Amino acid sequence: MEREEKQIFNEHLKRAGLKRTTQRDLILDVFLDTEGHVSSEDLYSIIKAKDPSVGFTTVYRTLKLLKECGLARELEFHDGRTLYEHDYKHTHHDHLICTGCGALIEFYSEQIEQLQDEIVRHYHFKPLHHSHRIFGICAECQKAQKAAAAKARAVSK
Amino acid sequence: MEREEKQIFNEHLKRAGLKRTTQRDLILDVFLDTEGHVSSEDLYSIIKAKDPSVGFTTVYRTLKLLKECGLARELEFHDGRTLYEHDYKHTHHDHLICTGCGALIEFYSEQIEQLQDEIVRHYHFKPLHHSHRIFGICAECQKAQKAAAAKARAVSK
DNA sequence: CTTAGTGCAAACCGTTTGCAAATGC
DNA sequence: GCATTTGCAAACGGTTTGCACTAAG
Repeated sequence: MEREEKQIFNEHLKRAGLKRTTQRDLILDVFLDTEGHVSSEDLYSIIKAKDPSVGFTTVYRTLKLLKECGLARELEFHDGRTLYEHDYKHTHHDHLICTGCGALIEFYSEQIEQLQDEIVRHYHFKPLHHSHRIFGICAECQKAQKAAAAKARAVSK
Repeated sequence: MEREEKQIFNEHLKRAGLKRTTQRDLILDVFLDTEGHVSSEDLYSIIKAKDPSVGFTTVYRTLKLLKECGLARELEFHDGRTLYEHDYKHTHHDHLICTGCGALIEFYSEQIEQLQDEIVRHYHFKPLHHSHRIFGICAECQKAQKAAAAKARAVSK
């Protein structure tokens, strides 16, 4: 039983007059096996382990195809990182990003989505996608910071 | 009568044990004269015209200082562009970004801000800043697209 | 057999860094 | 004088491109 995503990908290739190749199949398989957020390097190193002959270039080119057909979503960060996550049949969400440890917390607010709709309507703007990121310090890192501060005070006494 | 921003900048320098230089003064002046959104290249070329001896490096380094002391805000885009806008006494806002012409439309929603506050509270997340961008096609570009489509139909007849 | 895809190396682009000379304090 | 800043050139890092070769349809 084939995964639906593979059909979507193959149809996308056919529609665009592109060819199905072993590399593309492999890259899709590896991407489908991932969970959460992966970088192009992450993907590349998994792929490299399975078939060392595949080049970084092909990974990039295939990720572009995965984005085009709605299987992958690209997330960009202020520090230059780019991560990919599954987009097919995954409900839309946005992210809290910890500037301490890089943790990503997904959030979703129906109310915010509705307010966005009102805003774009007001400006006669046709939305294609959005990126809503809140940067800050996660609960874990706040604890760590407090512990470190307490230690520093103890030492200075 | 000095602009308040200059005092803020000079105090920031003093506090950090940094020096006031002719380059930094010039770069701040040029930035204060801008409106809306400028890129580092934009700034550099204006500065270059006033004093060709200033290097790009110094512009970058000074922009970093302007961010630190809350005079400038940095905006990043999916296409690699980075723009700067005034941050001091400018009410917070987010952006609609036209993928057609690159136009930026500022928006602000008190309700969205409040919902964000609720979300971060729920995750015990300490927010530092956020970036909320809606990408799409602005009203102008939609008109242009429709006109182009109509023309294409007329030709094909 | 024709067209698209591949891997490699080189190019790219905006940004950052190492350094010796210059400048502010 | 001492530390910081400067401009330059070189490095950087992630991504893209040109090209000769390979493989899919």
